[in-house]
Amino acid sequence: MTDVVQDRKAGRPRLTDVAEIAGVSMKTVSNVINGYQHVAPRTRERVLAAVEEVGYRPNLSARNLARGRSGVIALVVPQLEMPYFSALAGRVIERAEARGWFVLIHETGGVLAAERAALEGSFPQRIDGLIVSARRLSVDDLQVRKDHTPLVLLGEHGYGEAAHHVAIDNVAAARTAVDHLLGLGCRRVAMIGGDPDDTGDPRMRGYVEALEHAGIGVDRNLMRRITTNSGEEGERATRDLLAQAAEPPDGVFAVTDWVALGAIRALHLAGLHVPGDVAVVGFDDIPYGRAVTPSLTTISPDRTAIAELALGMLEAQLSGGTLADPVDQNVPFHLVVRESTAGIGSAPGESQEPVA
Amino acid sequence: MTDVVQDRKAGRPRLTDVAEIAGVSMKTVSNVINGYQHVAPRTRERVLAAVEEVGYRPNLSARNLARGRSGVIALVVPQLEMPYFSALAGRVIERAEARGWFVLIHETGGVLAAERAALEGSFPQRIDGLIVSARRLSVDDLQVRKDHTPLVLLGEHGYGEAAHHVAIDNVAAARTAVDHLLGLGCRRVAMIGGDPDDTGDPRMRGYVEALEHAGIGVDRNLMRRITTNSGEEGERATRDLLAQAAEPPDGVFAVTDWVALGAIRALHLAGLHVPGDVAVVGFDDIPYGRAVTPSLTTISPDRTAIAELALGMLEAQLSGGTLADPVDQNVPFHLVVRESTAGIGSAPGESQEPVA
DNA sequence: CTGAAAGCGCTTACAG
DNA sequence: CTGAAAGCGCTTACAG
Repeated sequence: MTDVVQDRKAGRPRLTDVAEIAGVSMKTVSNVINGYQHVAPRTRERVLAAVEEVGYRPNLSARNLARGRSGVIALVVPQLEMPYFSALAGRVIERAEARGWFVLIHETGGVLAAERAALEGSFPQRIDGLIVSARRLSVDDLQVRKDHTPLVLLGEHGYGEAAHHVAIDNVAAARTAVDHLLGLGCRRVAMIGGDPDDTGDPRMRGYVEALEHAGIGVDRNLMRRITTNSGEEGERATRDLLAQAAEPPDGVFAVTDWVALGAIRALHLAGLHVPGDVAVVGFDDIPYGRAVTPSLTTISPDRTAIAELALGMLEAQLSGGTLADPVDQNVPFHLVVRESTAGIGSAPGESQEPVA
Repeated sequence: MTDVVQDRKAGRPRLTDVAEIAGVSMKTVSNVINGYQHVAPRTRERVLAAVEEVGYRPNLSARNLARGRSGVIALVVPQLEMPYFSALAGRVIERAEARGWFVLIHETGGVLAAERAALEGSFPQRIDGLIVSARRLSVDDLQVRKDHTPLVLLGEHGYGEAAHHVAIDNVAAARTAVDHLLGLGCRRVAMIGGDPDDTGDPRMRGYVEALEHAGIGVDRNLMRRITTNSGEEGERATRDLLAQAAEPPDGVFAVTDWVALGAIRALHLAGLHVPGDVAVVGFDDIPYGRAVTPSLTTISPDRTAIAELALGMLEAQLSGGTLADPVDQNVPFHLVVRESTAGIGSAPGESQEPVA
């Protein structure tokens, strides 16, 4: 209460203050602030001048209470510390701010139970929308969902008709990566992290397509499954491959940059030179990739586009009200060529390292 | 009566619903939920049972509106994508959730103007508290601050009497890192990122103290300044040092892990082996350090402790109201020994890689 | 230890 | 195109 009183004294301007100065009712001020049509231009100007004069900023708690919303959307990711997700989170926060939304970041550790719980709105507070980057969630989980909070899924795997989804075209991206290796003259291209038996794995499909298009048969001995997208698993799988293959690969496509980092490690330990003996391409464009030796060639998804599109889809669900059929949207990506395929010191222009 | 309750079922349960079921007033429910004393145990039990029964969760917008708060605290960092900060953010979010607070993450890019703006509350909405990890902010900036939002600063540099501050003891941590190198037999220990002329630089002081304690004179030729804590700068500074020094160092202490990664790169390119020829220690314990070859020995700050302490200090400022003298709190840290000082394959136990 | 009621700062049918 | 008034779901002096 004391706070409130002091607040008044300090004169944090309210809607009524603006209305009084502009000589109009609260309703009109509200109309102007919320950008509704049908406000006389002159009135609008007077209101905006008053807003400016007192430095008015709406009290979001009051607005949300009146609107029956919380003003909070949740971004659910496996682990914020993973650079791919923190970079994504930065962009989501940025674009959400423009809409007056807070972003509640929630970590699942990539655990299925936690991902399911997020889907059912198990948050300490009410949320208006949900953006989920899931690792284990299946179409089934979405179909049995009871909660109706607007939802958009991110990530490699699509969910068909079960949910809205935003991602790069992973098949095309993987194919671009492998085409790059083939263009360098590689003929024995390994894939670390691809499951040859999972035809639903888009990166695996892109790998296969690229090879077939180049008239190179797929050699299962050059493919290795992994259990998690970690550096350790990448290293283990690559070591395994080197131990079993009759001849080492001359190119490696890794499903993520982390895995690529592990693969490079295994190659080094086996006495192979990157990219001299083996060229390596990763996926995600995490900042580590620029800091290591050799720096990492990778697929860079347009994270800003992912964030903007996901938020737009949430907004549409919130306002439209129509339960339009789930949409699967693609965003751009590009190949970033660095030393792991082009050679040490070959990419002097690549210097967008974080400022820290 | 029952009809009324069922009618309400359409919406989310409110405080009144709980009150009705428990047969008490809203006030009493509020008291129980907010953990106030002086509620008869039996009444409390009835209320809690009702809360449980309907799955009541308070509407934070309404609560904050009534309390005259926003329920939002801002966490200001240079860049979320930097793993040190995203890891920190994860812990802050976690601890804030326990207090019913949202965390608004704000990036400054390490730019002074942006850091100053954050200090003055230039947020799209009102915030209850501010945790700032600043790169450029000085004591002067704090002294001219007009805004009175509770504030806690993080980061390497303390601000004396000018502000509350939470950090590890950077002098002790740096000394621990250098002691480790000395214990390994290093005698020519370089420091990358230390400014020999800035006596206020705690990591530099720790470096000097360690050398002096070991009876080794400080050799200015082994110290190199950098302009940003980036891999590139670390590489450039190290290359510079190698070019100018009569004899290469046998140990390197880098001010951050990023810088250490760059230093290792320069050492490799100069044909030096890490740790065979030169042992390297970094600072921060970013996850990259576990994924690269050689994995990085580093100083690991207790980020959970930083988060909890900072939030506790904010809470104290919010409730206490007393403008107690600014406190400078230390949290624990520890040295993590990995391959960059111990040798390849030497640290099999170090495998806490992120689950991604 | 508990209740009745005012008030937090907005939005939004409903009139005009 | 604009106004007066109810209501969103809480907290909190103020009484009892």
